[in-house]
Amino acid sequence: MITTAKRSLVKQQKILETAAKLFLENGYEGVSVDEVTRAAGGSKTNVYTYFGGKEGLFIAVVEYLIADALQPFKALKVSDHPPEQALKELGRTFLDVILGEHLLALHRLIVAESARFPQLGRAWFAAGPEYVYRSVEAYLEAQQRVGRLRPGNPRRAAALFLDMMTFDVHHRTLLGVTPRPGQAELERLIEDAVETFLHGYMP
Amino acid sequence: MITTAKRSLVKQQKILETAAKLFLENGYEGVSVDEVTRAAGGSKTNVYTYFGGKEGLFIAVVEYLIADALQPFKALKVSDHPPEQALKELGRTFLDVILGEHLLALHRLIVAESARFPQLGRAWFAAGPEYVYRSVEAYLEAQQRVGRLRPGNPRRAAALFLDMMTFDVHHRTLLGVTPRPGQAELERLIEDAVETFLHGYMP
DNA sequence: GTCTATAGAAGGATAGAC
DNA sequence: GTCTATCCTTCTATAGAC
Repeated sequence: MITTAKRSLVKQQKILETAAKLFLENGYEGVSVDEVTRAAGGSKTNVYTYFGGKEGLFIAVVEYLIADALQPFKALKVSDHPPEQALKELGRTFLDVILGEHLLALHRLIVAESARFPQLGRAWFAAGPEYVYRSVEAYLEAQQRVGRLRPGNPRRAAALFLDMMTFDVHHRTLLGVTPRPGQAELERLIEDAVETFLHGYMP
Repeated sequence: MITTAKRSLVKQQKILETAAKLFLENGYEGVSVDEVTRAAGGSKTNVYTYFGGKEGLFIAVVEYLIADALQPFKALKVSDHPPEQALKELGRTFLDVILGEHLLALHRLIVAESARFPQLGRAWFAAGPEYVYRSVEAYLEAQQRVGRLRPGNPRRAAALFLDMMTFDVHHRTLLGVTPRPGQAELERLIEDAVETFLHGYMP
C-alpha cells in the first residue's frame, strides 16, 4: 500500500530532479513551471504547495544540486604522503571533479543567479571551494609542523596552490573557449603547479 | 544640419548604452525590449531595424562592453623593472581592474550566457585573460633571456602567477561571498603571490 | 468525513515580433 | 501601437487515502 506521505515525498523528489535537469540546461528564466510539471507528471499545484512557487523551487533545486555535486569533495582525502605525491593526487581528483560537465553547468547557473539569490552564492562557496581550501590547509599545516614545508599562512598557501592549478583551465572550459583538456595536458599542468608551489614552500 | 544617417547613428548608440546598463543589472532574460526603448526613447521598431531583434541587440551590447571594459588592460604596461617590483605593480593594477563592479557584472553576464551565445565567451577570453596572459608572458620571457628568471614555459608561468593571485578573491567577490577586500588585504595577497612565484622561478 | 493529490482552466500581466 | 504567445499564480472540481 502506498501512503499519502510516501507518495508526497516521492513526488517532491521527482519534481526536484526534473527541475534540476531543466534549470541546468536552460537557466532560471528559461524554464517554466508548466514545463516542470509536464515533465515530472502531476499538477502545478504540487510546485506551489511543496515549494511555495518558482523561486522556492529554484532555491531548493540548487541547494539539492550543491549538496549532491560536492560529494566527491567530501570523499576527497588528502593522503599522508609527502607533499609532491599528495599534491599531485589531490590535483588529479580535484580537476577531474570541477571540469565535469555537470559541475560546470551548476557553476554557470550559480554565477548567473548569484545577484538575484545571494544565498546560493554563499552556500556554494562554503560547500565547495571553502571546503576544499580547508582540507588542503589542514594537510599543509601538518606538513609544516613536521618540517617538510616552510612555515607560513597555510590557508593562503592552500588557496595559491589550488588557484594556480585551476583558474585558467576552469575558466576556458566554463566559457567554452577550448574543449576540456585530455589527461596528458592536465598532468603537465598539475606537475607545473606542484613544482612551482613546492619551490616556494620547501624549507 | 542633422542628417538622417547621423541621427540614426546617435540613436543606435543611445540604445546600445541604455541596453548595456539594463543587461548588466538584470541579465539577458531580465530585460525586455519595451524597457530598453522606454529608457532610450524612440520606438521598439528601432531595435529590430538596427539590431535584428533582442538577441542581436544583446550580442552587440556585450561586444561593445568587452571592447570598452578592457581598455585598462591595453593600457597596462609591464615595466622593465626587476621581477619583484614589476610583478607587484602589475598585480595592483590587475586586481584593481578585475574587482571593479562594472567588470564583475560583465563577467557574470558572460558566464551566464556563454552557453546560449558561445561567441561571447570566446570574444571575452581573447580580449581579456588571453591578452593579459600574453603581456605577462612577454615580460617573463625577456627576464628569462637576461637570466633573471630560470628558463621554462613562460606562458604557463604567467598563467600560474596571475591565477594564484586572482582566483580566490575574484570568485568570492563575484558571488558576493565577501565584500571586495581593502587595499591592505590586497597588498598582502599580492606579496604572497609574488613571493611564492619568485621562489619557484628565480634562477 | 476530512485531508491531500491531480488535472486543468482562468486570471492578470508582460513578453517579443512586426 | 497591435498582436499573439506565454508566464506565474490561483482556483475549481474530482478521486483517492486516512
